[in-house]
Amino acid sequence: MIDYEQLLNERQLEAVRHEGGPLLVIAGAGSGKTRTIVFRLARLVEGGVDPERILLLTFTRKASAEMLSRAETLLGSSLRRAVGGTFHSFAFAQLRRLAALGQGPAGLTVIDKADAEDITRMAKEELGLGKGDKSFPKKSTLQEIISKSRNKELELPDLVGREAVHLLPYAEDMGKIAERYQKLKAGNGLLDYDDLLFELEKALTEHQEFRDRLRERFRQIMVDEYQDTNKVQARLVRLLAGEDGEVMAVGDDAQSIYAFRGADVANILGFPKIFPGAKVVRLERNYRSTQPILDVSNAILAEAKEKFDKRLYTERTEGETPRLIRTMSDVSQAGRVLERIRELRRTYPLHEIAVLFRAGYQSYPLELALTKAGLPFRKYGGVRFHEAAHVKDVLAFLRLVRNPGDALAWRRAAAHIKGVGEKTCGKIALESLQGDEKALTKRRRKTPQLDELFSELDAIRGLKDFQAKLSRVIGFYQPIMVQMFPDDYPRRQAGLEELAQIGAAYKDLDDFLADLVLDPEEGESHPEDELVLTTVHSAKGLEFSAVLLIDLVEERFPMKRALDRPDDMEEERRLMYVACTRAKDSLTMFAPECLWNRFKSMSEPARLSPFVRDVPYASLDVYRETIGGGLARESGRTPTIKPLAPPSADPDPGIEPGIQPAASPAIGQGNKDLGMCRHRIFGPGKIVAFLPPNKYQVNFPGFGLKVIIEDYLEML
DNA sequence: GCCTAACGCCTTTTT
DNA sequence: GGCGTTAGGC
Repeated sequence: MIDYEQLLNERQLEAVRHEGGPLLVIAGAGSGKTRTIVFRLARLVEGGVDPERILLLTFTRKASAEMLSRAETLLGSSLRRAVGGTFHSFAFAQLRRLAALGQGPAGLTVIDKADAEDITRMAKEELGLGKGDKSFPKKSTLQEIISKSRNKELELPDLVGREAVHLLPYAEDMGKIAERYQKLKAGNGLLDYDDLLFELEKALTEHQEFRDRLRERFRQIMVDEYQDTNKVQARLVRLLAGEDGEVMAVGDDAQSIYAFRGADVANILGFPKIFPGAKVVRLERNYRSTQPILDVSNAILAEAKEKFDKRLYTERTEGETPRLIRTMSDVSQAGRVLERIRELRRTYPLHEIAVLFRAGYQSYPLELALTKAGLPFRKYGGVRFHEAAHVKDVLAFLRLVRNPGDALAWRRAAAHIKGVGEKTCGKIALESLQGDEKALTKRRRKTPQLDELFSELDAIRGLKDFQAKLSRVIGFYQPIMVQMFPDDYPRRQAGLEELAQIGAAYKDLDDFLADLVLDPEEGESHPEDELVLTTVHSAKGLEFSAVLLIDLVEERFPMKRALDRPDDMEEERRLMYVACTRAKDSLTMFAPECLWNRFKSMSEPARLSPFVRDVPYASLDVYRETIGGGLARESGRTPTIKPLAPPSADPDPGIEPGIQPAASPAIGQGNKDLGMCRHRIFGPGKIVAFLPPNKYQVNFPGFGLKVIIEDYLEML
């Protein structure tokens, strides 16, 4: 028997033991959310629930696999028959079962973003829209808007009016393209990510026996990261639960960071309304971070427009003061980050150290520096494994093995053949589909390389098991890869080996293809001790002893596009909150003074991120990079700051007023009116930062950054 | 008609 | 470094 009382706090216990009705757990960052789910899983099984009746929906398949395996360890028995995964993978699996019964949507090939974009472009071209119009939205924008309008369930012109006013003149054309896109997909048996959810909803609504069977099977439904579900996902939960199913939703409204994808915080806030009688449990005690780190996190969240009814507290009152390091530029930042990592490495293993950033490309300079320094790292987010060109190529061959009518796959598989382009591929696909052997033979005779490809595909089809197919495809592709990527095929080679590794776990081609598109598994778990580089989004739900945040300047974090959109700014703020709360012991923030502008080939001054400006000056140790490359300490945390008192007997800690050093100015205060100035010797310059009490940092064209005492500057 | 190479443009987050 | 457009070749 598991000693729940010993291992859980009172609130967690309440959630774990709850029975007989809907349950909503509002779990602040680091409050033991995963632990609560894991123990509840164990508790259910211990209490006699058949694992087969449990459905665990999470944000990534990795998360559900980890929770199930932790619960297994706890229980000492298998949970294999429990179903865990993402909404999308669950939907796909159920739709396949339905298809096996001859019902549901026709096709069952799941397409990824790149495929969806290609089909969108075809729709646009077929309709002859936007020809020669340079400002016509491109396929990525079109696809983004089409998907957003479905996710947010807004009519397309409505969505464009709200989120992309500048495209309003194109709204009508985009609507036509969206319609055509849907038809093209349906006609080719393809499902995009959004279709998976809507098709499952349709199936549940239209096929009563199907719905009843699923309801009967999944009596216990648990949904993690509920704040990031969209409207249709919430309806799916309701449809699956039925009247008397037991539903547990877990999430944190303050960590909602997927609104851009249609996530609707209203789902979590409105849960008690949709599931009347729901019990609500709040977890607010943080077990992860030290108080100084929580002070910074709380300060960032405190400025949110939408007020969050929470303030994390911890008993880890002692700890290193978070640092803010102002580097001269984003280029020099990489070096300072590397230094800091070397320092931290003396205390923590590499895999407990993570560098977080807003967007994938921001880590490129650091990746270079790390490679040069020979420091092993693993990157999450940004370009995904299955999106790498060589992986997509291999997958294209496999898709053709299964379905020779897949025009998109033909395009990739024949990319190395000169004289065979998009139109030809479309024809080949059509002829294959219609079984027009005559036309195909003619083509094969005309282009020997095409003939070779056809023979190869036939040979692969003849192989019995999936493993043999996969290794043969990789073998065939090998020389093509060398030919197509002469400069970096060795790196891609490693990717193919990884793909083979991943494939080793599969018996079925369809499963393999769908899984790679739905939630690509990383290769084998890191045998080496590796540093972690990750986007903040991909770091969701994770924790590290030491966290380094880079590029904390306006236009990078928050992103430029969010600056003049209040709602987007709010999401960026929550994202920043998520980033800070990943840290257990050590938090280092980096903010370059200048950013390299690739187009202008020059450095331009950057403003400190407004979120960092909201942090009381005294909550951070501030360092500044000096010309020589060293660091000069600029300010320190005043020792008078008392840690937030942990609530004593109060059963619901709710909002603790905390002790804010109210009088201390925020970092960079006064920056709000940055402007131009003139110096007697350096001439006119742009003020980059105000350095209390009486200095300014100024960027003088031709002279670079200087720190000048106020008295010597003439304000313009 | 179809394909390729060359040129100018702007970079978000993810199932 | 990728996308879309355009010019020019087969």
